[in-house]
Amino acid sequence: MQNDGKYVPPHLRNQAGGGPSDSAPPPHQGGGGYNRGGGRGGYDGRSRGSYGGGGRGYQGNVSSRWSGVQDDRGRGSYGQSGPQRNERGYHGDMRPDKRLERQLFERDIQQTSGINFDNYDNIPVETSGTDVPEPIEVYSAEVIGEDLFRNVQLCGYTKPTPVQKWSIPIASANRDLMACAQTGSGKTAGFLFPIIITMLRNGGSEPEGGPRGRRTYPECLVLAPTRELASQIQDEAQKFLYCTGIASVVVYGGADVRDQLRQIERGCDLLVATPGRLVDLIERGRLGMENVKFLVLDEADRMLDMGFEPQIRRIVEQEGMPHGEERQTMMFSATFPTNIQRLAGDFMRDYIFLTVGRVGSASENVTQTVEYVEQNDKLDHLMRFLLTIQEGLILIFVETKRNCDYVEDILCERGFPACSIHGDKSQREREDALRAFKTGRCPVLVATDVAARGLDIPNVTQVVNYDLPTNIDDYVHRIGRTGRAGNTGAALSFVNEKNSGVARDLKELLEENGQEVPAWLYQMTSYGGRGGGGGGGRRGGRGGRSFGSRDYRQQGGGGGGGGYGGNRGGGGGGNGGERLNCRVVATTEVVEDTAAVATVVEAMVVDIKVAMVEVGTLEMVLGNASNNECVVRSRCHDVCR
DNA sequence: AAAAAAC
Repeated sequence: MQNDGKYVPPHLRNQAGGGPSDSAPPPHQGGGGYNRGGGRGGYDGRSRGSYGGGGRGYQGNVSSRWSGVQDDRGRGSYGQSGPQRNERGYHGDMRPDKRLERQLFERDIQQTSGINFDNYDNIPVETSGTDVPEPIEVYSAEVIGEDLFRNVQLCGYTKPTPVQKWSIPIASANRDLMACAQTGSGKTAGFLFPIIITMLRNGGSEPEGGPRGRRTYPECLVLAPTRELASQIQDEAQKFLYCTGIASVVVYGGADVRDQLRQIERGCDLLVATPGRLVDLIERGRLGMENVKFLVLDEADRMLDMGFEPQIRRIVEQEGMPHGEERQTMMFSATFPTNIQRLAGDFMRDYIFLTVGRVGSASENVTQTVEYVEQNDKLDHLMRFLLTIQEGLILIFVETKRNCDYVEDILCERGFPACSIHGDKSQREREDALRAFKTGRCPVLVATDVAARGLDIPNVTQVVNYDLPTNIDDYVHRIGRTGRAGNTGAALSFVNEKNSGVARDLKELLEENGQEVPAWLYQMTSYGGRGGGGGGGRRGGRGGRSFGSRDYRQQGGGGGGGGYGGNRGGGGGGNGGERLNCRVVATTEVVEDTAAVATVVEAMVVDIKVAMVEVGTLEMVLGNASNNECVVRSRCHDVCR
């Protein structure tokens, strides 16, 4: 028997499109025919006339049969170890499977029919960067390839969304991309399509130097900050990859690792993952990053924040992942704070920045209201409000896991059909809750920020910020769970003195979105907020934008003498100054994360030796820069204990 | 100060 001696459990033999030929395909036939999926001939789909014809098996000499069609596919030497590759050099199935097809696509047809595609044409789009390719206008086999086009049709997509119009030609031109786009804008397809197109064009290959151990080497890695989001991306990927021969696998924590290992071992060309489990599997020697040619960070601003950044850095910089021209990197998020953009630059090469408005921007589609509610009145207020909502799904955000359980309990007790989701629940409970919510069996979901980002749940008509987030970007993500795809949505936020920290940003956002701002909110913001005496430097660089963020590289290359205070973006001026390898010893600035420290330090290295930083009036002294080491000293340590 | 992410 073949299969490199690996044991294949009975229930996996002859599976999904494997057909009889799958259980034991000879690893090499003729001069290298890779026909694990064995069934169909035809590399490029041109021969697809009779689909589903029961697998016309060109078992014989595949390579000579099609040698005229495709000749550079067989590069590298496959099959020394690891699972079989198919004729495209990948590990997925290429044979149609009607049952799988129904399973993948049928639900979609109902969903997409609600989208108001006419709105798409009014979406504002901005790009910056060098040599930005022209957008595409339509989907056709010529533009996106026959296989992908077929799947796009099965999905019911009639034309590209704005982000797709731009991201497809940009990424197809092998350019790195940083994109601001909301959930519901079609961003998953926006990054997966060009990757799939390129992968099919080039064919699969072994990592440089050949495989080692039992490792599997995905060519594409998509990282996401929550398990549910990873799972959602995988669901999309499987639709787009149907019959392409590219195999995708998702791995995340809280789920059976043996199951995931089994799937990886069967072959994994495109991997969707959360960082923790990925690192785990790398440590176990079961996944290798050496062959990653496409890297995607979804919800990139979260992936690069303080909690995640070290893991991301490790995965991207310390596990042998190719860099520079060898790898293409894309980052997507609805919000892109300046400091995160700077950090992101470490992983990108001459990237293009793309900003796309929402399908019916937040201002048009989501009505945002704020109410002043004292802490103790929140529950009563919530329940009274819920009684006024007659239909649609209601998503309630709270600050803590504990409160999440509590609010759920009380609501259930009072007869509201509520369930809840947060990170202390088992994965099973999380999935069950989400499913109950999605299906409407349980139309009220109480959630922590685990549900704030990226989740695409149709029919959420109402978001309630029971507790306001501390960060305005999180607010933007949260309200993005509603008002999706042409439907209208509403967001209600409970605000009180506890929220004075975000009050100002909230007020500005409401103004930008043309929403009503109550008088008490103006009042809350008119005294410079709480905290550090006389403080109140506004952080971040979302200057008067009506949607998304702006490419920080455009914020003026540090014009004469500036360089401190207000305009952090100006300091480095992007590619301007020399970058030093800095180590921060201590800082007194009121920073929220390491990214902010790095930002400050970078600005200082480029510009000046002594800087006054925008938040507060703390002194920072730069020393020993010549030694490639930057030491930031300070006197008071009120924040960085 | 909290949340998320591995066992």
